Amino acid sequence: MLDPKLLRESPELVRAAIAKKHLTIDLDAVTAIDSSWRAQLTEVEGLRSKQKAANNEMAALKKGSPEFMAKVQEMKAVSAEVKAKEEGFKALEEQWHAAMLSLPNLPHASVPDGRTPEENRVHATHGDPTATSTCAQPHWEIAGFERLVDFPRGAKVTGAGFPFLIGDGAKLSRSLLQFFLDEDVKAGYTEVSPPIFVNAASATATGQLPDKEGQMYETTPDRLYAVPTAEVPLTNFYRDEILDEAVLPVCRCAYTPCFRREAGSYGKDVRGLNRVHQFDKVELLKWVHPSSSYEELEKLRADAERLLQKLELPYRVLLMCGGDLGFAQSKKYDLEVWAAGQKRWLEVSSCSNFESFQARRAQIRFRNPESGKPELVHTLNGSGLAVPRVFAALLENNLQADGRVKLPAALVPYFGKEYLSFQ
RNA sequence: GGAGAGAUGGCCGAGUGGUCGAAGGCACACCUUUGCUAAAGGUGCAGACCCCAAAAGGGUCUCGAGGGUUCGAAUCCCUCUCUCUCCGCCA
Repeated sequence: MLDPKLLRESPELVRAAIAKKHLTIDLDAVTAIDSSWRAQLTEVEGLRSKQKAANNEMAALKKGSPEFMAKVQEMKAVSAEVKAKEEGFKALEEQWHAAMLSLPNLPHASVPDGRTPEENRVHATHGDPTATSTCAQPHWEIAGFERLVDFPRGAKVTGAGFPFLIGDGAKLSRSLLQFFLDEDVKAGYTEVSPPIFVNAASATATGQLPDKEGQMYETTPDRLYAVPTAEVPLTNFYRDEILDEAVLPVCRCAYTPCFRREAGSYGKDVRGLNRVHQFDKVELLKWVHPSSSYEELEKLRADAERLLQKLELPYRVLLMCGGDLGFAQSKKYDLEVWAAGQKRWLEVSSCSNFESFQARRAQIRFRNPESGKPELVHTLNGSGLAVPRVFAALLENNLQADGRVKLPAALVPYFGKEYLSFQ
């Protein structure tokens, strides 16, 4: 959510943001709702003020006296008027709120123009995609793959996109998680194990509700949502709280399984492990002072990149253009790992600065020691990292002629052996 | 799952229909005074929103959440959420 004052004082900034993100929003309509909301608010508050003044007078009068009874009669009319006005005002206020939520966050000046994913800027490329294994093939075609990752039985037991991981498959997944968490903790993040179901208030604060309701699994009868990412419970940890300035930045990491319905996905995107309904991910999250959020974004990105470097996987860093940035983000980098078998890049992390956009919605603030006033923190997050696509890239890039997969040295202590076998 | 008790400001806690955004205490900040590592006194100290060009100032809302009764609700009624105690069940 944007600061409503920004809309009033600098509507041209909001207009420019909408244009840069290539969204279609009737800003004039939003402005109109805002002014009538304010006009009605003033009116309703005036009436209430009248009521209050009368109350104080009546408190001094003798109960049941003629003056008192006259006042009661007089105020009955005012009371009815307030009730009538408030009804309309409440409806308008809901509209106002919805209109405010429809405005996107402002993109940072460094965000390149562009409409489509093709116009994202390649910020950096690490490693040589062409140097990877000559016998690379898409992971789902590797002989014996189904012995490690069983889709058909997952479909029988749960549904499409809920594979079983077995043997070395399960172990590789677990090794990656352990490796990620250890590295993240070394980088200064405090590990958290959060609830993996959240209530509607939390899902609303981080923006999954109301727009992306169809992307989450919802439980009956308690109306809890399976988390689509640890970002949701992690960010909501401090919802409605005022932090000490001295504790900033707060850096945390968390492993959770992530659940996504992925309604509307199709084709090559969903082959094998590229897109599944349940996957494991370690998320990095920071609550920072507004003055340092872009510095912190670079650090966050470097922290996520280091994981890929230690795994010796070729990857590239994309700086997302305005049109592909996302509604709530001010600036976003995607990390994409090279999958030699599919000969394509797979997104394994998305590192974003939300500035105060999420914090306003979630009311996460810190107290400015100079003014004594609460101010909104900036929030950032990024994956560090998502397991299945890293899993896929390791299989595809490191497949040997003998049909085994050689694991990177950094992972060997976690996996316990140098080679993964499909037997 | 059953029975009962409760939810008030950073914390503790008073307040059962009116002048209560809320006594008192603690904590915190500043000031004064006295002075052997502290005491006493004073002042301030919740958040959000609106009006105002801004400052000053003014107004409204918030006593777990939502709704209701009433001229008027922290206080009465209803629903929900959470916490605690006891019983039951169970990793």
